[in-house]
Amino acid sequence: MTDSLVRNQEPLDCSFLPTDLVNRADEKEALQFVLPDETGESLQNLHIQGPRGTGKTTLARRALADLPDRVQRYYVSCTEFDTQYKVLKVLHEMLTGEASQDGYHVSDFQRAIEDRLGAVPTVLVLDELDFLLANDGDDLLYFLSRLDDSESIGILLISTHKTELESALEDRTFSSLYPQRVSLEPYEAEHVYRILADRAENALRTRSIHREALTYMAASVSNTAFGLHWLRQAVREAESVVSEEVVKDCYDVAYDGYVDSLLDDFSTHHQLLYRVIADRATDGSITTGTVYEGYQERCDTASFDPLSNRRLSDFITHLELLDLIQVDYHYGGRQGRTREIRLHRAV
DNA sequence: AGTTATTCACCTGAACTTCATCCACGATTATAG
DNA sequence: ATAATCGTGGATGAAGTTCAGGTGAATAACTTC
Repeated sequence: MTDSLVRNQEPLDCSFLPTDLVNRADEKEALQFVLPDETGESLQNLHIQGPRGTGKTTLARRALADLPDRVQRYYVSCTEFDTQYKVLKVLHEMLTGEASQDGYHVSDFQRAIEDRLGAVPTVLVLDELDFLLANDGDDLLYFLSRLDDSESIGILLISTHKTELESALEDRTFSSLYPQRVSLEPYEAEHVYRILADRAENALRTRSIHREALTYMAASVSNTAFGLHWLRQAVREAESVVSEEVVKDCYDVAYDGYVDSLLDDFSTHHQLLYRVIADRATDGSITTGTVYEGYQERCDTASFDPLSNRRLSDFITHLELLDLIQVDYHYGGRQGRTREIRLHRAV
């Protein structure tokens, strides 16, 4: 069993927060410049942007953890809270410490939050911002940017998508938010190696992982979120030692696990949809129409009621935002216009 | 009489469907020279 | 040869429906005196 390998499970989990971040010193400094120190008052807004697995979330969480005590801090992931209403609601819950219920107006929450913010400097992180913007536009950001005491609230936006925030937001929102921008580049193999090695060292007993295993993973991965899934899976499957062999063997299982973890916040229909695409677009691309047919068949065999293609069309966009698929618009003249969907392994 | 419970009409946002319009361009057809 | 138009297969946006969950006022159903 793997119990003999693992000394401490925590460093292997995604939720683990390392004290030092590999190769992110500059970015960390940039954050500290913007966020309040012991004396600093005026808070600025910041936009962290970069591909999956480049440490955006970890960077933000580290920065939050390092804030002085008197600063309130809140972290919200917009995959789960993907509308203004949901974010305001959960924020209200965090502010008051009590569960708030549905049925209120957005404006009720807005007012309640407005009343409570301002006294104390506050930093709010909105992770996976793309989902909020795709779903609900920039109403929330507009509200946040216009808060009376925007001096004492700092907003940290995190997004994966390459599109400029400036073009995704309305002018009035962007100009009053005016976030500093920090871009994270994908990790090089040596950095991935150090990250994985650090975690392994903290988690495993000595000599329970081969250097070649780490080298192999570091060479084939730049997305550290997936890298950690992979490492964890390898540890789980290893008999006595994590060898290169074990690592290679569990790649597929680990990738499935990674996908599952991404789709966790989404509906079963998202998951069905992904499976259809994964099965049918193994080589080359597949169009929306075929995907929908496949989806209907699957629903049939699983005796689910299929959702409308309008709805699925939005779900395809979600999968794209998760970087699980790659989508190109295809204009085929008389063949009409569709999206060409292909599987995308962002590893 | 005073208190509490239930009912009602009406509100909210989320998730979904239905309907209507838009899209861009290769294929087709109409037109001019 | 060139210009105008057609039509595909879905993208996209708006409006409508249903649902869970809220409100507050009116009414019903208890207690207690």
